[in-house]
Parts: sequence; C-alpha cells; structure tokens
Amino acid sequence: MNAQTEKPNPSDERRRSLVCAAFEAIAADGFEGLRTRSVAARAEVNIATLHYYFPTKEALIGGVAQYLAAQFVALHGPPPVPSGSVALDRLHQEFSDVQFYCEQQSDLVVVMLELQLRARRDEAIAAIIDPLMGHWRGGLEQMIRAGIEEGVFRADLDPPAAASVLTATFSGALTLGISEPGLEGVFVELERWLLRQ
Amino acid sequence: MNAQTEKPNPSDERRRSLVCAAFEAIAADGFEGLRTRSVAARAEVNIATLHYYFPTKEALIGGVAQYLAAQFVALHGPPPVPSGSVALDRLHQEFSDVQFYCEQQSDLVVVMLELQLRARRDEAIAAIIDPLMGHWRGGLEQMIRAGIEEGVFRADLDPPAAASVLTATFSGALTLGISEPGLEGVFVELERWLLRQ
Amino acid sequence: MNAQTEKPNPSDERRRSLVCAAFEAIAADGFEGLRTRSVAARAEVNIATLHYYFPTKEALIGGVAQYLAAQFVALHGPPPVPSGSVALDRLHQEFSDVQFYCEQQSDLVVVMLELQLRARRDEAIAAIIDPLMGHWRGGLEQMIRAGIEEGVFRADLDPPAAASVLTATFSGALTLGISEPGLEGVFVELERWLLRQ
Amino acid sequence: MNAQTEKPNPSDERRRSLVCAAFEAIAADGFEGLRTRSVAARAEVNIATLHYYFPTKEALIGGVAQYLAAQFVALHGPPPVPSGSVALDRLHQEFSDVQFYCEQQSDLVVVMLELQLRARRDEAIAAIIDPLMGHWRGGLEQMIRAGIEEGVFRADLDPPAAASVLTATFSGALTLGISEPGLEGVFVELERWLLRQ
DNA sequence: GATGAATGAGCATTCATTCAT
DNA sequence: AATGAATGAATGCTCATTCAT
Repeated sequence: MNAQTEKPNPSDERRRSLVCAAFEAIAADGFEGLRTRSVAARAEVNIATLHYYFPTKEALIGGVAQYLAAQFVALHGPPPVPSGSVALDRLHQEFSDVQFYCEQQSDLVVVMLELQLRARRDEAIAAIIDPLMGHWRGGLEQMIRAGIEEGVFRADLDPPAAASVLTATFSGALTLGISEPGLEGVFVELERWLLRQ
Repeated sequence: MNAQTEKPNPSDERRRSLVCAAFEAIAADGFEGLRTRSVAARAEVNIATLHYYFPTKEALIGGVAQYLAAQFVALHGPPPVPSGSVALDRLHQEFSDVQFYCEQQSDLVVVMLELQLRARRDEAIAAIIDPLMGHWRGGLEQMIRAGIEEGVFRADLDPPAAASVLTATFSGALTLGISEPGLEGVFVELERWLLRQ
Repeated sequence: MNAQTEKPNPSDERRRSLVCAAFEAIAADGFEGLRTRSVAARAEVNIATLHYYFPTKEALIGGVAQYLAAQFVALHGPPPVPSGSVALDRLHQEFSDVQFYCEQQSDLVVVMLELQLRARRDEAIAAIIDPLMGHWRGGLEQMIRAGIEEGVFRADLDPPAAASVLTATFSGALTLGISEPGLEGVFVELERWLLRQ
Repeated sequence: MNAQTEKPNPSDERRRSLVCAAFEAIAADGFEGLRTRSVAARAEVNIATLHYYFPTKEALIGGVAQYLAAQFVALHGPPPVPSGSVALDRLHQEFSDVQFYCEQQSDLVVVMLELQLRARRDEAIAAIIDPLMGHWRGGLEQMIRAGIEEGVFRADLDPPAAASVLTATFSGALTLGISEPGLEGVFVELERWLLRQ
C-alpha cells in the first residue's frame, strides 16, 4: 500500500463525486444545461452540501476542468505493437488514444470542447486548459524531433509546424466525431506524410 | 433588378436584425449566456416583438444557424495568386479562408463551435450544421480527386481520407486558435504532404 | 376634476400598492423580516411582477422611504384651537401631530425609526430621510424666531438650539413611545420653557 | 480578591467574546445584517461552538442586550466640575454622558436603537431594555425632585413630566446624532428651562 | 468543549413565454 | 405589427441549526 491508494479522505471522496456528477451533467447537456441542483441530486447530497465544498458554480466548474486534465493523463488507448522506433511507437500510441477517446470516452471529448470554448471567456478555466493543450503539443513536437533523429520521419519536417498539424488534426477529428473506418484512413495519411519516403 | 437586391421585406429586415443580435450575443457569451431579453434590447425591440418573429428561443437559435451557414458561403479570404492548377488554387483559397476566419471572423468560428456542440443534442441544429460540414468535406474531396487527376497531387492519396485530414486540421486550427505565423507553417506542411514529390 | 385626482395610472397604482405592502411589512417585522415574496403576496401579485416594478429590494425600500416622506407631509393631527399667535398655533399643531403619530400612526413612527437607522448605512435612504428631518427642524426654527418676534416666546432663546431641543424631544418621545397622559405633561413643560415669563 | 476580579471562567470569557463580536456586527450592519457565521468567525470559533454557548440566534441577541445594559452602567463621560449642588452635578454628569456616548460610543447608541426597535416585537429583549430605560428615567426624576428641594431647579416643575422631557431629548439627540457644537446649545437651553429664574 | 460536515427551508433575482391592447 | 405588463418555474446561493465524532 502506498499513499495514493490507501484511505481516500471521505471529504475528498465527496468532492470527487460532486465533480464527477458535474462532469456527467456537462457531457449530457453542456454548460448551458448545468444546474447545481441537478449535480447535487446526482451526487445524492443536499444543494447546501454542494456549496459547502464548492462555494460557487464557478469553483465547481474549475474542479471539473482539473478532473478532466487528470483524466487525459490517466486514460489511454491500448498500447500499439512495438515497431522498433520510439517515435513511431509514440505516434501509434497517439493514434490509439485518439481512437479510444473518440469511441470510448466521448464524454471526455465533449467536456473538453465545452471547456475550450469557456476558456475564451474565463481565465480560471484557461489557466487549467491551456497548459494541458500546451503539454500535448510539446510532447508531439518532441516526438517529431526524435523521429527525425532516428531517421524514421522525414528530415525536412518543421517540428513546431508538424506538431501543430497533428494537434489540429487530432482535435478536429475529435470535434467532428470522425470515427471508424474514417479514422483509420486519417491515420494512414498522417503516417504517410510523416514517414521518410 | 434581381431577387437578391430588390426591396428587403421590412419584416425580413427585423428578423435579420434579431438574428444578428443573437449571433453577436452567442459570440460574446456562448449559449450559456444567451438571453432573449438582451437580444431584443440589442435589436432595439420589445421582448414580445422578438417572440412575435421567433416563437421560441430554439427558433431564434435555428435562425442563427442558418445565418451562420449563409455567412460561410458568402465570406471568403482574398483569392490566391493563380498557380495554373485548379486544384492548387482551390487549396490556396481554402488556406486563405481559414486564415481569414481565424483572424478577421473569430465570431464566426466561436459560434460555429457552439453550434457544433449544440448539434449533438439538438436535431434541428444538426439538420443545418451537418449538411454544411458535409458540403465542405465534399468540396475538399472533389478538389483532391481533381488534383490527382491533374498530376499535381500525389497519386497514392486516398481522397476521402485526405479530405477528412483537411477538414479535421482546418477545424482543429480554428478551434485551437492557431494564428500567424503558426498557421503558415501548418499550410506549408499540408501542401508538402499533398503535392507530388 | 384636477390633475391630482383624475385617472391614477394603473401602473402607478400597482407601484403604490407594492410600496404600501412593503411599508406594512416593515412596520410589522422591521427590515430584518422584510421578504420580497411576502410583499408581493400582500399586494396580490407574482414575485416577478414586484421585480418588474422594483428591480431590486433596495429600490423597493427607496420607494418606501419616499412614501414615508409623503405621508409625513400629508398626515397631521387635528388643528388646535386658535390662540391668536401664529407661532403658538404652529407649536400646538406640532404637539397635535406628535400625539397623532404616536397614537394613530405608530406604523409611521416605527418605519421612520427603521429608515433612520438604515440611513446610516445606505446613502440612497439618507438622501431621502435627511432632507425630511432637515425640513422639519428648519420649520421649527422659523417658528421659534417668529414666536420671539411676536413677543410670545422668551427673547433669550437661541433659535437653532431650541429647534434642536424640540426635534430631539419629539423624536425621542416617538421613539420611547411616551403616550398619554405622559405626553401632555411633556408638552406643558416644553411650552413653559418656551413661553415668556 | 473579590468576585469581580478573580479568575474569569474561560467559558464566560468565550461567551463574552462571542457577545462582543455580535455587538460589533450589529453596530456595523444592524440586525438585518447579523449572521451567526460572521460572529463566530469574528470570535475565531467554529459556528457549532457558537451554538454550544448560545443555542439560538435569539439567545445570542439576548446576550448582546445584557452586555449593552452593563455597558451603559459601566461607561460614563468625564465627571463635571462640582457646582455645589448635587442635582446640578448629576445633570451635568448626564450631559457629559450623552456627549460621551454620542462622540465616543456611537456603536452603543446604534445597538441601543436597534434593540429598542426590536423590543417592540420581542418580549425577551423588552424585558432587558425596558427596565434599563425605566431606571434611567427614575434616576432623572429623582434628580429633579432633589433639585427642586435644593431650590436649584424651578419649583413649578412636574418631576415625572420633566424626567420624560429629559429622557426624550437625550434619546432624540442620540438618535438624530446631534453633535458638537449643537449639543452644547441643547444643554444650555435645557439648563435654562430647569433652573430657577 | 469543540468542530467538520451536513441540511431543510428559504432568499432575492432571473428567464422564456404569454396576453390584452 | 408591436408592446407594456404579467407570471410560473427555476436558479445560484445563504442561513440557522444539528449531529457524529
């Protein structure tokens, strides 16, 4: 047993259940349909209890944003078949993740989009979402540099621009809800573009 | 005199000003912040007058969706320098449009995203937005086929998949707000991927 | 028919009935117990209707303050037996008023005290109440000067100080709820103090 | 060692700090703004602890009323220059007290007024405040009788009525917030009225 | 004695919608 | 065609109070 798994503070447990309830509510009806009362009911607590843990609706939404960020770190698609190239493996993991989010975690995608839209008007949300996206893009850029170095990716790629293409394409694919078999074709084209010859 | 320029019905004029007001309100505060009273006030009419033209808030939002679709048809970036290839010109026009929407028409982008999210929960909106996206994708696919035929684009491109990559990348670029100079790099990479050799 | 009596605007009528209801509620339970819902119910309108006329509770309280000021101008005790002296008649009228407010209009007194207390924390209320008190004091000072000039009041009275004594004593009598027969004795003493010899 | 100075029970100490916090809260925002949570926070205890000492908000207010009564007994303005007359000294002390409360202890005045208003609706408060006022009036009446007997005050004064005038005037002066130099003029007029010749 | 957690009841205010005029 | 007035049903939030620990 380690500190992360033992005795979850009952108070933290309640916070978490409220955040989960809010997350589900946003996934179902968007921010437009988010009602503190519904969230409290879904978490089976009194509305006053919700406000005991989250003094305002804004604070609750902030909690949802943090939860979302944690989910993107924790949840991933199945690992790809090893290819012998670190960069290619990373790219395939990315493909796997996108497909996984698209097919198994569509709630995560919807809430992410809602939060991205909200981040434009709410600095507190932007402070959580922007670093998340930045981290994603950074990882992809690093992957591209590694792939070029390995000689697996085309040498004439511009790593920042290529990372932008990937984040934009993945993000767009999730937004547009491109699912199988379309997704497979997209991945093939992306790989053809990145790979040497 | 043709149908487009002759005397705009004063009733249509009012509908349009209400829809514009609603569009601006959504761009500013999202659906979450859309209030019929604010829309009426912005259009300088009584709230009851708004309901005379749009019996429900839903109907007003439907009007906004149609207005948005019309805007995407009407508004475009500056035409590119002719390249001698129809397909390449079309691609460059697409690049010009994306840059134009991103930099000059961010309201259009925001409202589009809001409507895409809403379309998941509202069939009436989906009935307007989905054909719009389908038409866009269809045009891109046709462009790719033409480019292959012209010998300008790579012959091994899978037209539907490549069209999906383009729509996804453009959509993602608009969502993420990738602006100059990043956008230029994205276009360069996309062109390198599509072009022969 | 004159402008004051003919056709009371039905909208003004509703405002008035809401203010009256609020006045009665304050008289009964103080500001502490003032509930917009109770006021609306007492005026037999929906709570939303109350907010149509008074956007905030503060605005409603402001309306009550203005109503109170108007009541003090409109309502008076029975006129005293003419004494031959203008100043003395005015003093007797003042006595009559105090007794009248104390015995017949205790609601007016209670609400006045509540508003005086609130004026200390609310500038909008102070802007209505302070001039009312100032006007009262000013009238009394003028009366004292007239009485001195007539030779009815003591010549060595300091008009401003004497006016302060009168306003303070009247105000205190209303606050403490000194009623008959005590009130009569107070008036006798005040008159003995003011009158020559 | 006497009962008043020896070891203040720590429990009494906490009650006192809660009452003081409530007193300050009422002085600042009136009963309307009195919140048990704010009082507890100001006294730096948990809200549940407040309810341990004062089972209800009413009980806490009762404690404030008793504290207020004790303050009026304990706090006084500076003693006046001895005049040779016990009654006159007492009157001057009264003047000194009024000025002191008005200028140095305005919180005491505000809370007193709040409690007087509340006493009209709350018998428990009336049971504390009324005797306080009665005692004050009684002392003034006694002073007037003494002054008449000493030959310092006018012989034709009606002691109960004169005591009422004094309590009313003092109370009114505090309510209206008549401060220097106006207060001095009021005292001069009152003395001129009371004194022989 | 003291407190963190919890809640029922309620509060001012809002909102889309309706309707008589 | 247009509007002032009106409203039922919420909505986010608050508050005094309780209770297990």
